[in-house]
Amino acid sequence: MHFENLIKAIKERREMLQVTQETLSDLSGVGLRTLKQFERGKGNPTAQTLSKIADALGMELTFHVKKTHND
Amino acid sequence: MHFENLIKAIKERREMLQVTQETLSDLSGVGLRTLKQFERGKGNPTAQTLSKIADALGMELTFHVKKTHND
DNA sequence: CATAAAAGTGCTTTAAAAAGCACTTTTATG
DNA sequence: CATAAAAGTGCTTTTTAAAGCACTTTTATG
Repeated sequence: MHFENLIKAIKERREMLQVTQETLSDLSGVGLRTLKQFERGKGNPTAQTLSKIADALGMELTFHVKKTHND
Repeated sequence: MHFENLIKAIKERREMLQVTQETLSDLSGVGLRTLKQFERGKGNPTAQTLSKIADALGMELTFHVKKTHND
């Protein structure tokens, strides 16, 4: 799996806001267990779960074309 | 649910590349049924599914702080 | 308007995400 | 180094994502 970037972004944002996993769980409506697993790199959250977390943290989940050298 | 933006991005990218759902299914390793459901706005794909699709389309899934007016 | 390709759907099985509980471990802080 | 808060884990149940199959509908194209 390779969405460490997502994990990192969320974790950093959460810590920057000084919010605990438990509070984020409450704010987002995502189960504490799910949140913990996700931040640990275990599991494979659904788009809905990612979306709820993003919302609670004032973030956004986007898809964009990857920049390469030869385009 | 509100990740229509993700759906739109993928669909547009796929069509721009002139790739069928079936081909994208093959390229990405995501089941055809899953792909179809996703593009229809049904379902709730996992991060892994999103990631596979993104890879096949030369795209990237990212989390970023939402820009607001007052920040 | 025939027809072929692409897209969409109903059904089913299997795998695993989500959730909560009770517990342990790690990490600050005095 | 006590201790309290936060983070992490094993186990379980329920829900649902993923997948394939067979089929229908929609959409180009001649």
